[in-house]
Amino acid sequence: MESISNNQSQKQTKSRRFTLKRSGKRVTSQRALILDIIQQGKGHLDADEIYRRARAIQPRLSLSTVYRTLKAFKEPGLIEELHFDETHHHYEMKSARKHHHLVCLGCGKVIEFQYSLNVRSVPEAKDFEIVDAELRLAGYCSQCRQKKG
Amino acid sequence: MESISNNQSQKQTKSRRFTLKRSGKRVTSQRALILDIIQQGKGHLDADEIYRRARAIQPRLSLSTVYRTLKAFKEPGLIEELHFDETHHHYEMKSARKHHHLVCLGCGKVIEFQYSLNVRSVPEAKDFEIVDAELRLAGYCSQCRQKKG
DNA sequence: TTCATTGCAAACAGTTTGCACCTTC
DNA sequence: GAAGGTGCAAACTGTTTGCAATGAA
Repeated sequence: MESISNNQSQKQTKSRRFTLKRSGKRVTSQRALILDIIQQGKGHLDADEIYRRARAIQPRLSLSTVYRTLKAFKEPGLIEELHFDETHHHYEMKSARKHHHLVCLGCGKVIEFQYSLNVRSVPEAKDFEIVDAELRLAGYCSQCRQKKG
Repeated sequence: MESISNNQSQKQTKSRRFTLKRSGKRVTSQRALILDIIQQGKGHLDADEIYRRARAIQPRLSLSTVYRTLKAFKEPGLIEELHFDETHHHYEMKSARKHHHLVCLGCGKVIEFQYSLNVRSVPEAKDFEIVDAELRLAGYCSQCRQKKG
């Protein structure tokens, strides 16, 4: 569990409040905290991990609040839900620079990378308003390949 | 529910048996049926839909068998599990997989398309043995955009 | 005959919901 | 003060598992 330094916390408070208000949501300590955690997590946190980290700071915060908050953040597109593996969803700030994901099927590690996609070159997407494009590469990292022999 | 014609069924029986045996699994009527259904579904079926279609033919077939079979098929890479939305996973034959997916966030419809990716141009993937590359575009189709106003 | 596979019911994990209390605006 | 947000417990959904019966090899 990484702690949130006071400096950083203060610096972020303003923009956090702004971000929350902007989406027409009330600013509560729970929401601000969860938003911070997601921000720090850089897309590699699932609901339960967010819950665990949040509880370390606000022990009475409930798991339902985490889920309700995630839902509330998803609607206005504040955060984004990623689907790596079968069971867990990961969350990341929408504003973060767009990156794609490279997943190791052996150890589950996730590496981010950039890749420029030309969505307009897809004729099937012509009638669509595209709001998201994710490229997901899956394979085995060198360590896992060695283990497999 | 689309019915499986006898012709088609007979034509497929051989390769189905071969495919199953090849992966070291016993050939049961349930497995053959589920494999057929997945084949026909072209990647747009979730476990429950596979179950519903299978039951229409073999009413005693259980949902656990569907899940166990899907797992058994995933291991040797016979089929592939796709993660479109939060709750449902879709399954498709591995060999049929030369396309990517465009998902409508409004109505959930899935459209396939081709896109040539240059995986070698991703430096982060250099040490990886890449076994899968999926591009997933998400947005709103024209009908759903109209509904939203 | 042997052992993998099945159906069933019960367990499980992740997520959602009803309700009374509390907090933001 | 009203509307919206929270915590708690209980419900729900998708998936997995233990066990006795079944059926492919």
